[in-house]
Amino acid sequence: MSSPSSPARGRPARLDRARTLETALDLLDRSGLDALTMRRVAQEMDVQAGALYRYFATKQDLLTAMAERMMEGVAEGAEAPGGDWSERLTALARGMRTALLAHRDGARVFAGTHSTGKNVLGFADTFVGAMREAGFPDDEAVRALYTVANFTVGHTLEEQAALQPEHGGSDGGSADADALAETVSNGPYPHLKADLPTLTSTDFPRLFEFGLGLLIGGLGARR
Amino acid sequence: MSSPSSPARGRPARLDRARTLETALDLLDRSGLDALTMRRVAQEMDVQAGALYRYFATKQDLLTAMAERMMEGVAEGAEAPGGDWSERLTALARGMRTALLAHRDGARVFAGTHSTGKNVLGFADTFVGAMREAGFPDDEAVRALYTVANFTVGHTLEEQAALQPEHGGSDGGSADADALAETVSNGPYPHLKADLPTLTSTDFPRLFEFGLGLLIGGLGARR
DNA sequence: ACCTGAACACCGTTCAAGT
DNA sequence: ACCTGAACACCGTTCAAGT
Repeated sequence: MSSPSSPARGRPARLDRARTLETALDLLDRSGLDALTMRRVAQEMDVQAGALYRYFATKQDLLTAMAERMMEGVAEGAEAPGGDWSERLTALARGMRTALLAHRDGARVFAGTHSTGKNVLGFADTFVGAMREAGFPDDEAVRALYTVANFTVGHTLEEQAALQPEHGGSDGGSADADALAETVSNGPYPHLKADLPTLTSTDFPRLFEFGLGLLIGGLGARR
Repeated sequence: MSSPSSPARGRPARLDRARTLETALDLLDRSGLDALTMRRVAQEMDVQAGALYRYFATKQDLLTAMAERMMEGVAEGAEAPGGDWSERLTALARGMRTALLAHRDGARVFAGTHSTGKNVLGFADTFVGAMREAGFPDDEAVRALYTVANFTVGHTLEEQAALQPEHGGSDGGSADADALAETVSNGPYPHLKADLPTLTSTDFPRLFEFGLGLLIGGLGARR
């Protein structure tokens, strides 16, 4: 078998999976997901767009590899040797959020893919393992994994959407937040009106910790 | 002011916001978000694509209007006159999931937009109001709203991704689930391996109830 | 006022042909 | 074996011009 991954005998290949992945992640950070096209990735490497298809069958495959790459080290980084189950789960969830935040539109990339690579599955196995060792039933451990992961993706999606450059707009704040504040102020929303500061707050770490605390607290109550 | 919303004096308009919205949601259900293009929406109404821009400034605006429309009646439908706060929040979250599930790729559409329309803000106000009336602090009420909404979006995103047609593939099951089962079976994932049935389960109602239960449980403990 | 026609500047993907 | 060149079948958006 002489696949694209074997050492080149003839010309040295200008392309390979690893370099393409690196280039794509770099372009993502500089330009965002909407500007991440196969043509632009190829251009960064001085090849034609079609050449990429020797290493990734589709753009979706490239995005999946990017998501997998983002999760590198998250499972390992959350190894708290002396921690109890709640500390381990908290560390894993925080590590996931941090990993997604580390790349522009990281949550959007992750949400749009389903990697079965070692980083994502290693994360899942570590999470489920921590719960099983703490005595949780098997099916609860898996459901808790999905719940925490879905919450973390949902939260980080919002967080990165709120922190976006805004392209147009006058100054500092998010255009979405401004529109929200205006509409709430002029509309029949008594409760939201009373809580506008929290509603338009950009303290996402606190919001994440609040939600994660509810989940871990709910798990503790079940035990 | 004679905007596109005023009654036409000359030719009767073949287009308007409401009809375009209806057509777009119908096309979404039949073809999915990836096939929802301005050109195809226009084609369904026998106009040129450019004509749509008299009613929606961008495709993003159309998507936002679609998301807002999907949430119609959710706040009202969750009015449990005799219910306590936990029942009211549960009904709201279930209503949101149901509303997103009611349209193909509904969660993806919702996740990609930030409506400040009456359905979305009414939902938010009702949620926060239920918590304030139960005696929760204001900032906790808003954080709980975001947490439940983010979890619900994250969950439903996964649910709709798993239930997709799969385009190719041999029979019944999801291709993602099959790939997951194979990789886990052949890899170093002892905990996931022990829980493969739950890991590849398609019992999403149960998974949603589990996560929602954790959140409500966590809120109850805080009170 | 409302829509057409046509353009502009792009996309993902395929594949014969070159080296 | 690896990449080019060129094509295919599309996109979102704009805007002068028609009716």
